[in-house]
Amino acid sequence: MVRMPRPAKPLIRYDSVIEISLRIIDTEGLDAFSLPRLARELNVRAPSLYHHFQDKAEILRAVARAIVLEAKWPDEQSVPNWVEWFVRLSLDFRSAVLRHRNAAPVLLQFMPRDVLTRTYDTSARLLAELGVPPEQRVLILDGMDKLTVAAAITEAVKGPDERGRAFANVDPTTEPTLAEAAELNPRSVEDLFAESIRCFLRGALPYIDVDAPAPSRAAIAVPGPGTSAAS
Amino acid sequence: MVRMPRPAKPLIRYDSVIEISLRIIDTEGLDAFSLPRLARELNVRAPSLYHHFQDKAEILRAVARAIVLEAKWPDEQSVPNWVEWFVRLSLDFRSAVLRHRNAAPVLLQFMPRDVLTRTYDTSARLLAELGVPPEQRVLILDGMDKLTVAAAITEAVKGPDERGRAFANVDPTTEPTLAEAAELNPRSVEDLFAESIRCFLRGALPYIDVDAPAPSRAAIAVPGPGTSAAS
DNA sequence: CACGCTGCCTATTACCTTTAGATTTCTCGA
DNA sequence: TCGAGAAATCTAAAGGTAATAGGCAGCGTG
Repeated sequence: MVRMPRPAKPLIRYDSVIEISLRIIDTEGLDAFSLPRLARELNVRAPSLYHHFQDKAEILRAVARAIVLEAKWPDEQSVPNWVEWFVRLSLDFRSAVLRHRNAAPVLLQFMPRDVLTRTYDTSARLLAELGVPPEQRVLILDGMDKLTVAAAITEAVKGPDERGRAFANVDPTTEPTLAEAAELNPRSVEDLFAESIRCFLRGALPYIDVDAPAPSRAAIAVPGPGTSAAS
Repeated sequence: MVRMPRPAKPLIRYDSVIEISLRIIDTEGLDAFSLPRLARELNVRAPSLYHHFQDKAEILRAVARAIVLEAKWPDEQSVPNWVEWFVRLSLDFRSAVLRHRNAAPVLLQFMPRDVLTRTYDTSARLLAELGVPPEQRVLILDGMDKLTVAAAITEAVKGPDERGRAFANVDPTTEPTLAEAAELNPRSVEDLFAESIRCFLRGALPYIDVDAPAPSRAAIAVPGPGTSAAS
């Protein structure tokens, strides 16, 4: 059974390519991901991929997008206030990134800003609802972005030895004070992440009531393309 | 004049290799950096490099270290209080990273944690001096680490179009609220960075006097290897 | 029914990293 | 002073990668 130059049904589907690419990166590492390796999985030769993608970068761009799109949108009912809503948003994003540690360099290079931008637009409306002055809003959004995106990516590249606690494998003989602090730290890395976001928001918005609920999505939703925006 | 297999004076010096590698990465980009390209600069063939380095990764590791070591140690006299000392520390690190934007992926993969660790040990002593409870110290150090290291690296990979202001190239038609916020933001990206650190520290340590001076280095210095530590 | 488009193929180019083994010069101890 | 071994380079080559060029079979539409 020889494979023909032109098969009855196409062998390469866009979505399968991305899905399989991500699986290879997850299970075998980023270095193992090559076009021949990917083509093998599709029962196809490497050059055939160029009929569907301009180059390897285009595939990786789509992979990065798929990872970010995995992040769920937190439900406003499930959190007690707006601070915890932001915390949950960041934790969900972080989870999506950490589910695909090997892809961290790909995310660094091809982070789909437009996907994030939609989330930040909603966040900007939330801040407006809360009464944050306009000239302060970017400070919050940009700070959250730094803490979340950047920290998730750098956390993802950590080796297996330093994943458990913060500042593991610090030498107590050369850095005694730091080692002692690490010893006395009660929080897991995930708790540290969540708490640092709370700290940032507290410090940036001391005049906003911490117990205010997160405005419902309906309240901050912008009219969709189907609805008449000019009323 | 043919070059001999074993020259009178070695042609490859460790420090020059790192220096030239960094220059190639800076001026021609990370993709242009290859062993043949590097060897050409040294008037040498690529395999000769394997006599001095185990593999390409070892060179890149050294390059990452060189970049981080460029970060200066801020002078305690030059800042009014401990908060600004931390801010200055972060800004200096950020500057060193941004001086070598093209090397950002290298830094992500080969960040020399041991170099940072020494700084964090000193920071841990500073926190102790300030009266920060032991179980809170890692929260501060880890949060600063996230904000600084992670944000510097992700800032470095930004394209030339999005460097000037935060949330540049946001489409005002699809994300009007975010675009408006970006429009009304008075701060430069560097100011945003500094301010986000201040916010984090304020939020994390509300009970510490913001105007307390940064303890002098002498006060928080640990006895060096030359001094008798057991007194 | 034929012609053009689609989707795969093979072949090839031009790189890359890394290893093997040869070759020459330097150093150091007898 | 000499000779042995180590040091620092070389050439050659293996094996892998991204990407391009051009061929060829099936499908559908005029």
